[in-house]
Amino acid sequence: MDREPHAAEEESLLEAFWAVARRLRHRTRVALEPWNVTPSQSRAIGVLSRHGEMRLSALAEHLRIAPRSATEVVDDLQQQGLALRSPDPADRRATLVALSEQGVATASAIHAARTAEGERLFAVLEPADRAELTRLLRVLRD
Amino acid sequence: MDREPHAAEEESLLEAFWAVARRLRHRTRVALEPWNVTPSQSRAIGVLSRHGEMRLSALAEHLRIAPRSATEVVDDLQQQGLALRSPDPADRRATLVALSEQGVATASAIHAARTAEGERLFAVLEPADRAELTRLLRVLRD
DNA sequence: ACGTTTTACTGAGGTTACCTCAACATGAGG
DNA sequence: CCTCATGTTGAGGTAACCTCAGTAAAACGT
Repeated sequence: MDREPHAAEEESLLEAFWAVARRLRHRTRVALEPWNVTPSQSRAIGVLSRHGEMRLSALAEHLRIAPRSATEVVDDLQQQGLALRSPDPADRRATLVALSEQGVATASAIHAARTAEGERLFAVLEPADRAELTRLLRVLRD
Repeated sequence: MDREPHAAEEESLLEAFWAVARRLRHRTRVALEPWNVTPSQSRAIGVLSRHGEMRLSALAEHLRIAPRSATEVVDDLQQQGLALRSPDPADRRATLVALSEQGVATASAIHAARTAEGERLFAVLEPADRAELTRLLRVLRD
């Protein structure tokens, strides 16, 4: 027997991982409520904040959604005054999307809230444990 | 300065954590494609598999969805032959839901696939590192 | 024992965030 | 310049949720 020696351990590792993910996701969602942006809007704001003005189709690629769906997300952001469309001077078929001033403010507020939630969750670990966790996760990520 | 000494570290911890979560979610989704059950069906199958036959309303609670939505999920599972409805002998208003034989088989196949994906991902770590990661995650979960 | 209230499920219809497909304008290559 | 490719959007569809109202059955109060 014991051909699969780590099964039980792996299962609880997996379980523990998802439990932490759920917890973090839940807290972050709650923390973001005051800005009432939907998750998909928040993702778009994040991309625009990190990469700056870009074509609608580029935004779609970053978000891994169809261009048509990016149109919708941008419609919503624009209606809420968080993003602006402008014609691409280099290609009159294309539309550039950028965060408005308010959009930039919202982006950093969201980013701060998200970071603070991470901070709060990970604060229960000693600094050395946090460093160790970071190391392990980076190995898994790459 | 340095009133917020861990900001950069925390951010990359958070980043690394979500990067790993994305990776795991993606792999799991791919691994589950052969069974073509949707994520919401798979969640329901998981609950029914772990807890056995239960009322529709109990299933809804476990899934944290409205009872009406559980009706739909069960409709789909039933149509695919994975679940069965039966009247609750103890209360003729209620309906009991249970996995069919095929549902049980699917449940364990899904569980195995999910576990195998975790296994594959976490296999890059030494046993000692896996144990350490488990410990850290359990602290964060509780 | 019986009317009232509560509970369990489901039909009808709405919302959100995606999708595909076709139209339209513009750009690029032979 | 004529054809083909590209960027966005209108029209319309789907999955997974929702609320609200209806029906049947149970539980309660007197």
